[in-house]
Amino acid sequence: MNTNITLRDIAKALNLSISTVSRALTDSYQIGEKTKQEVLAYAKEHHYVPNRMARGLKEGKSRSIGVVVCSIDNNFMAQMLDGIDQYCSEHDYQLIMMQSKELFEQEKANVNLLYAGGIDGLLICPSYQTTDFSYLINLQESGLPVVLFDRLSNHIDTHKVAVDNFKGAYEATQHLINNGYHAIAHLNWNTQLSTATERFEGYKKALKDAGIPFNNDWVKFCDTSNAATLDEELETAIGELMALKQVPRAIFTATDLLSTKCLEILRKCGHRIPEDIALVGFSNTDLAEVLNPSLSTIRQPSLEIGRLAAKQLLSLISDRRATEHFETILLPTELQVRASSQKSK
Amino acid sequence: MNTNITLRDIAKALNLSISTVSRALTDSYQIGEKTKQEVLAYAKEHHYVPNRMARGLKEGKSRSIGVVVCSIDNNFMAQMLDGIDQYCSEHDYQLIMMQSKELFEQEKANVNLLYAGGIDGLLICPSYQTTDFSYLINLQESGLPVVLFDRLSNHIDTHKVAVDNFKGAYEATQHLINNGYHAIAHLNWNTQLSTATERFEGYKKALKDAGIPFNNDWVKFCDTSNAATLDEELETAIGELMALKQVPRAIFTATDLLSTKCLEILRKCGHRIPEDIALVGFSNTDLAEVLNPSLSTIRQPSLEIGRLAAKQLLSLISDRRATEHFETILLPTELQVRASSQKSK
DNA sequence: ATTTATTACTAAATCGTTTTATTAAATTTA
DNA sequence: TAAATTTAATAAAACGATTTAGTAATAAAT
Repeated sequence: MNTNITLRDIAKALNLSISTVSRALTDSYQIGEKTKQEVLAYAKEHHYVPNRMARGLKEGKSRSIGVVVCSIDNNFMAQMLDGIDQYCSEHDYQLIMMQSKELFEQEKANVNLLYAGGIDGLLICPSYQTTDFSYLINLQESGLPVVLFDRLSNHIDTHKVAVDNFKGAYEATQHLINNGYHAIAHLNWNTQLSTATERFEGYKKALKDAGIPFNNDWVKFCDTSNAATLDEELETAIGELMALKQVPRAIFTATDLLSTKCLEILRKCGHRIPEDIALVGFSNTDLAEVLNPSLSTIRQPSLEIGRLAAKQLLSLISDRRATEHFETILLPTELQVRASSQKSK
Repeated sequence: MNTNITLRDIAKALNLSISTVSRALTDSYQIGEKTKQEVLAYAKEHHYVPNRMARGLKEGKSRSIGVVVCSIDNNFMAQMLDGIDQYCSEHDYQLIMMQSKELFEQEKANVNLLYAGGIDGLLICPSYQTTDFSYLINLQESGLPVVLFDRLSNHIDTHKVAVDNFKGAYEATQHLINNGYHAIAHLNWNTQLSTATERFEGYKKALKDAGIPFNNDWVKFCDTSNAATLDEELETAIGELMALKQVPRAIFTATDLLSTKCLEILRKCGHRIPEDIALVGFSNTDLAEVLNPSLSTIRQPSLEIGRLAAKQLLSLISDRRATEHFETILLPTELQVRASSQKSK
């Protein structure tokens, strides 16, 4: 029911052919100055806007990009989306958003729908289930530019943008060690994605460098993708940790959700933070300062991740030859020390 | 560069005509069972997906809807978007998202871009600046279905979905009164949108019904759209409130941001909550429980708002005659009592 | 045996662009 | 003046789907 006028309408009104009008509007050298002015004037007066679908069909381009995120209902993800949207708006690209809800099948379905819909490129933050990237590689080989952000994988070769998870985790752990905590537990999620594995590695390296032996009992992997069971799972994990003969005195949590949930559960179970147990975690919540106790966090430059990911994608789209050397950009994190990790007096 | 197979490819492979293939795929009665099975099998095997642009061009529909939000980087908005996305995914509509960043001009530009892009309908949560809806009314008259969500206005006649702000505010205020607070201040934002005005009215009505005289000194309106100046503005407002000869003993905050910011600032200024001053506010943060102190909130069914708004829009799209009587749906809010509003012992 | 219905399929138009190939007229060159 | 070039336009094909209007071939009805 789009009542916009078409090239045909302009052509008829000015007694020209459709192709002349089309060319006049794109300022082609094949059209005389006088005709151009006439067409332009008429088009402006009648608010001519090219039909995106017709143009897209003809050119095989849509000037829109697909974004698949695990879940938009997540502070950190929303911040990255904000960055993506900023960059795309500035460059006149439209954003089509879909959620995988951490389900691999859903993610695949979304990507296929987007591809069929004619997106010019894809930004994706893979679901925690995703280990098989062959479906993405196929599309990539069919010519679809793909950029991974936040959660990376070695199974696909393309531009990637995230933070330096290893270093962030290293610094978080080191911060605890420097504050006198040596018995440091680690809560992570059970996925193969870089986000998780590298944070685990950073934790281990920091312990090693400080001469603290690694204790596997102190590490728990949870399924953060299922909100319904997470509370229970986390409660069990924390219960087990606190029941160990060698009870940990600090926890480093590897994700946003784990960090705040952990705080909640520790409090609910009557553990005092940081007196009984200290806490530092990856989190981008704006409320870290006003939590009880205020939460020490590793903060990620979320907006910048989004902007950069979008930038990398648009550069891939406009210059196909750029696919010769892909780069992985890792932005630095920032340790924000608050009450939850201060050495108890 | 979309290398998907087309109807033509299937037709050629099976020695059929394009129209037969098209009809077979839509399960038309005009096609024999055997042929249908063949086509279906081939299509599935070769991952046929209809070209969205071609279909859109033919049907004059894009099966995509535009969503303009003030800012995606906002818990409550992200939750509503989640609901919108859910419903649209279920009904095979794509979501094109844009942010107004609370700027009227940006909002107008976004809407025009979306319209030109061929969306089938528009979901919009107007910027706080928006008082002039004539540009939307124009598009509506050109045939674009429009649904307002969260922030409503009487200046445009269409489907609208939000919560019962009046009632929510009434209950929040009443809750404070029932808990023994009579000197209740009110923090709101300076906009003409229903969200703000109705919450103000609900606050006033609750006071009136309890026989408490309305005191204009206790009401402050802030510009929440500018994150840079908000902290300072809020600090000034709270400072003024606490310096009154008749100092309020409770505050009812009207928005998510005001609620958490207010908590932050009250704590920073050394006011004990709820001993010195109680607090209850509209907020949908998942962290209300774990704030210091835990925050009493009026919670909105954000997901449901999104789902319903999307549903109303799709019904408008599929049934144009439905534009004869528009409805406004107001969902109930839920008061969640936590520590910040408990009567001090 | 002829007409009528039904079944299973196809050709071609259409949506609104872009673009290749063509053409007619005007201008320049030889 | 005839040939070659430039200029300014146009016709028509293409993109990939849906759909209208048919067409054969078979089955049913008269």
